[in-house]
Amino acid sequence: MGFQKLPGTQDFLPGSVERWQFVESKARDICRRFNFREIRTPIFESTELYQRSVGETTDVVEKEMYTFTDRGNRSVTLRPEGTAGVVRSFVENKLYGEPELTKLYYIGPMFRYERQQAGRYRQFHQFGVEALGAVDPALDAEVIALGYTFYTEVGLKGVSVEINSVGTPAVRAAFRDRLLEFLEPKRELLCKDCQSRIDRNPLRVLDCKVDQAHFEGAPSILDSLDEECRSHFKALKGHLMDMNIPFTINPRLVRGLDYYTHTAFEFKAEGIGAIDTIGGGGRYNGLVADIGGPDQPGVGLGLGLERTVILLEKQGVELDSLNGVDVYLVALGEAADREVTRLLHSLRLRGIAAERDYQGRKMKAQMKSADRLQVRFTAILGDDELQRGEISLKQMSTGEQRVVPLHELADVIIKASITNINNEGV
RNA sequence: GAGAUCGUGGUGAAGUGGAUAACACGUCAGGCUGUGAACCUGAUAUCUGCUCGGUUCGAUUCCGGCCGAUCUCCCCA
Repeated sequence: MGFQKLPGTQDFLPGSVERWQFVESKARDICRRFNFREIRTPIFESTELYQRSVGETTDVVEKEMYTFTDRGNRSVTLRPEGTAGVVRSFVENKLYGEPELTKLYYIGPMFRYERQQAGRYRQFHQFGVEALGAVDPALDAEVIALGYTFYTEVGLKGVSVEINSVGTPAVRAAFRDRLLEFLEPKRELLCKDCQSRIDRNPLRVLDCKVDQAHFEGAPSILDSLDEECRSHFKALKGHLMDMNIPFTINPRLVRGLDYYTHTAFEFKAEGIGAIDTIGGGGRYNGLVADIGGPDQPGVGLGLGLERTVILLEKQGVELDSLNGVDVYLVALGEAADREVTRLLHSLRLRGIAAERDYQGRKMKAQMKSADRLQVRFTAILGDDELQRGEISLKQMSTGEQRVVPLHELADVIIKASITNINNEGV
């Protein structure tokens, strides 16, 4: 029977991994242009870090973390999200002391123990950015713009941006009271989930999909904002409009992590079963201080790469053709075989992708392999060519064949590739 | 944590309470003794998720359990 991968994990095999490489390289390129620099933090951190930052009572911490005790008797947790580790590193390495704003990005696996569903895995991957050290709403807007640009340039259609302000902790507490006043009398009328949500997370009740009718006239957090929150949110909207980033305001938008203040946003798209959120983020002005750093503000986002890739495939977004193998070397006979070993390596050193047969197969089988690999050229070396110091070079697309001196093989192939590229460009 | 559906070869899959488990693709070999994509011929399953239990003379096929997949609720990426 052998072994099988654990539930919620995936193998990314050649043939589909190229899509991931494309998405990741796009992410890196966009970060370069937005001047975010990569940070790589550990896959696991102390359990307490996540409890403190994500929030003790969040679902993530309460029931989704991969937590275990290591041999040194420490409680460690596989990271369920990226912000906590980055902020920890920001504090530990005193990056706040640097002259410039800290703008970081990461790409990597995250872990959450949940039942599998369309677009949800236990090991999943996120691309995220964190901008630390400024409260300017222009920075919130930049982070949203970065995410939107990522989806656009990767080729995704139908991505919408929803924004909200969740205020400061004080604003939120006051709103929570107002909301409870509104909800309590209706408690019995609400669906089962909402009845339990009233106690766990009342802000979430308004997001109920079962019956929205009860919520008419419900207080909006946007009406509860204080002056500072209000002007921050207003400025954010202005900056987004200045950049032509389309967005809608969703006053019921609530994120699942406790650390957000002011700005909260989500990227949504249809097509992954019941799930529509493909990325999200927000501002977290108290988080750095909460985990023992200076009182530095921050804003960031996390985008789900599985969900991005699934949608790209669903939408039939084509990948640029990959450059595979340039030339396949066919050897006939023992002497030729040794020469092919030498040739193969010299071609590779010259930057040419080259392959050969390793199973002593006949010429016909070798040609089939070459065809399968979709090589541009096949170079055939037999005893007679070898004696003359030449090799037969066949262009697979046309079937044309010519004889070239062994020592010129690399140059001929390189030259052909260049003219080929030029021709395609026309 | 709760629920629904499903589980046959490298892949897509058909089918039956019992005799060689269809078909297609793929792969390999040959037709073409030094030349690929077409065509023809042939070959190609530790036997149907489980060193699980039950019904049966007999189970891949029926029932239960376990495991896994897909999907839904909750929550999220």
